[in-house]
Amino acid sequence: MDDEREQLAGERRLIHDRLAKIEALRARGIDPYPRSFHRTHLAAEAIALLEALEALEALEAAGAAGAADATAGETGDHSRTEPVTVAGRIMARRGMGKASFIDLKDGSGRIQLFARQNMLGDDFELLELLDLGDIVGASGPVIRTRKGEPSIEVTSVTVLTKAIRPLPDKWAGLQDIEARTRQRYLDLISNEWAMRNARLRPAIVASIRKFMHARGFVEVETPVLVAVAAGASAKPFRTHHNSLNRDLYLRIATELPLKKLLVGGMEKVFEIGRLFRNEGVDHDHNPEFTTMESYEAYTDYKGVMEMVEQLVSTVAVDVTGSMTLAPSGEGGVEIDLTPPWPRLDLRETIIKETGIDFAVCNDVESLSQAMRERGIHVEQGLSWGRLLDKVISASVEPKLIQPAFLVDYPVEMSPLAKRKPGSDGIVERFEAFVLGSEMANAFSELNDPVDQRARFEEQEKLRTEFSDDETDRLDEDFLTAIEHGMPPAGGLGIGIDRLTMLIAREESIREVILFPQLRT
RNA sequence: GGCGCGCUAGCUCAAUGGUAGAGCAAGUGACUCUUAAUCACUAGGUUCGGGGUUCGAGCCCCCGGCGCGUCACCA
Repeated sequence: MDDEREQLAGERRLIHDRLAKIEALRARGIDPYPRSFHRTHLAAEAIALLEALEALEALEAAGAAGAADATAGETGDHSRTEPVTVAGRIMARRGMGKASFIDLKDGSGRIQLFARQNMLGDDFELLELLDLGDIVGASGPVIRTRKGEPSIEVTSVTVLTKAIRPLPDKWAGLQDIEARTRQRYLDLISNEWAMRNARLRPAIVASIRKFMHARGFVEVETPVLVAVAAGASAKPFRTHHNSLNRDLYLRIATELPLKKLLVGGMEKVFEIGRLFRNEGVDHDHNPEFTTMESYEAYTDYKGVMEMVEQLVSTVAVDVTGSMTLAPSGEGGVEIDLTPPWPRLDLRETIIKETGIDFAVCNDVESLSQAMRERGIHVEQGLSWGRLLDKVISASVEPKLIQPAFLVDYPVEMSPLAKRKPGSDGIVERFEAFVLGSEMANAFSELNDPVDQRARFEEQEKLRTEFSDDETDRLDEDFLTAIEHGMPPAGGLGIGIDRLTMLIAREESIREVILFPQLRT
């Protein structure tokens, strides 16, 4: 085209060519970035319009022809809807000289544009200035081509946005995992499953809200910036407030403020929100992740257990239409979410899987010894509770493929849970597992302020003793609150990212978070 | 953070230590029912960056960058 172009190579030439087309459009008095556009139909609606017309005409033809030999397949070929206007991105183009086929993609799907010179007139030349990736509008009746493809017989084309960079490979899509996350928009454009996951997640969240609202829960919002990162054991992110001149933390749980609302008389509350934990990044963990926590007065962990199995199975039916999740990949298993899920006593299950009885190995010494004997890596300086946690995650959790509840945890691992009557050292707590992954954590909430203070102080002691900066921190405001009386209640935390992974049958959290943290 | 693997054209991928290739996308031309359209031709590369070994490095070695897997920690 010109000398300047000859000097350019690769991507820069591709961009140069498209910029030149923008100039050519402007020279014709066409704005390549117009303000707005009125579309009458989505791609899927345009196709549905044609199908409805075909069905109607087939009926009429059958009625009119009576006993005449109805060439049913042929009647549809002549159906032609009223003119429609669609808009979307050009995904593919097949030029045929004085005719051209363009695949247009919008939020509802794809539709083919059938452009012919005799229908488009002078506008046909405009097609020369269009590229894959451009966003255009097109008008015309919906017809079916000879090969049976629903298509818009284009009578006018409008440039809506000219793209100056090319799309990823139209067939292979975008494969590079780094590019797929850094440039998620390209992933969404070119990989269908990426868009499927991107839509699945909000559908799940909406379904959870519907479920909770139907049960009378009120959705609330509590602070992300907190003075004390309490309510769970995890390392927090620290930040600083300038004019207050003090350090603040990003919350690691929503538990304590929600329970303050319980004290205040909000008897059924939940929050769907982002939590932040300053820990590793892998296929299962993102430093910011989303949970739904709920608190319901006058129930206990058994009530919560029933709610969890109802919630998860209801959401699955809501968004997939089925209570069973088909196997993912080869050798995968089908997951059946149908309630009720088995309740497995934690102590018995650990004994069954490892032979370790935590009621016997009830100090750091004997538990470490038992772990070493069974080849479980023992890290020095861990508290008894954290050691047992390692036993569970190493030997028990991987076995829990189909949904199951592990029930009744040692008090040492659960500073916010209420003691189980008649069982020394055991609290009313459960965790839900599917595919070896923790989905939910719940308990009968501890509302004895004296016991709660003692538990916190025990945690603080552990923290000093084991210099464990992950154990729970004492939140004096929270203690004051429950000293005013918190009703008996069942509380729940459920991981939205994990739940989405489960329902999407994805093995990486990256696939269900639009912009995940990449590993440094 | 440790260990392992990867990074080649806009995208997807090739290339015994011996002239860096293909398909798609792009450009030119042909084509009025194609759909991974087809056909002909053309152009497109600091092989992630830096250093080293070698007559010769995309490939071997060292340092760095960015990812992924795995272990540890966690949900």
